[in-house]
Amino acid sequence: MMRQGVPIGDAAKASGVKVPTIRYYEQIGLLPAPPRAENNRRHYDPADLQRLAFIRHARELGFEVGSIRTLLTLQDEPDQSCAGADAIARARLAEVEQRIASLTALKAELERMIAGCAHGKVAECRVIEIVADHGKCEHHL
Amino acid sequence: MMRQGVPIGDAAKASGVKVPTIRYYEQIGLLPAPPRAENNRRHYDPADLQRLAFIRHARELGFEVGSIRTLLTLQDEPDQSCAGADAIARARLAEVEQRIASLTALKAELERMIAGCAHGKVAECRVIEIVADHGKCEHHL
DNA sequence: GCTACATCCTATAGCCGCTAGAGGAGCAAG
DNA sequence: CTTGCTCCTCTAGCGGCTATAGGATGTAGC
Repeated sequence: MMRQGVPIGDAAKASGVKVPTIRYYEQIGLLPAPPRAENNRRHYDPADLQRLAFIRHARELGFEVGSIRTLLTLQDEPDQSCAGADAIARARLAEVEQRIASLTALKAELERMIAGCAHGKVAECRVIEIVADHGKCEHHL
Repeated sequence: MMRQGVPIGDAAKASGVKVPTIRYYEQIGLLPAPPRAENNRRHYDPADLQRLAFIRHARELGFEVGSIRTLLTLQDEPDQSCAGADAIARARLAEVEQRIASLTALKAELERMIAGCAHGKVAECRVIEIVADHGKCEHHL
């Protein structure tokens, strides 16, 4: 029995990547162009679906497309050192830590703004006041 | 002595908002178009600079342009209730908390990936492996 | 005055990672 | 045989800028 793979809609359902996004990934060369049936429709085989799942998960982890491209290339050459992958993951971790730190400072600032708001008029509103005057910020972002 | 206000470059320096960004804010109607000198150059007075500082700080706090528009409108009407501003700040706080939570899960996942990497070949690389298989994630993002 | 350079102006296009819409072909079920 | 779903391509839009081109004006030193 020869299988021709699944159409794009099923690939979307299986991978959790939306149909237009799959086509977009093909367009930017992240996903190889699959074979087409006679009616010009794309058909994806299990390997394509795996690759799609890989991309999806990598996006969820916040890797940008350039990094995913590298990771996919690495995956295709299992004998290479994984130092490249390691470096990409570490760089991403550093970004995430940085982002958490600044969001945490931001959270404190927003809480302070909200707590100070007496729910009166704009003129004495702590929220507006703090936004207006950076100097009133405790955590200099 | 009549002052005509400062040129855009000085406004940029004073506010920390870059020159093209100031023009962009004017274009999208976030900042009113300032008067022009005879040579067609923009001149900003202290009130404009304040508004610019307000916008900048609001952007730092992560408010989107639509919210800033509302905040600025509120600021212009000091007798109104500040409930609107309060709601915007609370919504932003909720977003930030959500974001911190998901980034924290992400951080744990990345750390686990990196810790598991034996720095060998791609074939047995934990980083690649986990990206490839969402099921190997502990924290389902 | 002249030259060099900085600053300003407008208008347009590009960035990222999609998402939405138009307009049309094909297929499966009732 | 119509209805409705999926598929196709192509183009444009989102947010929030940033970059580039091409030109006018202003300032400083000689």
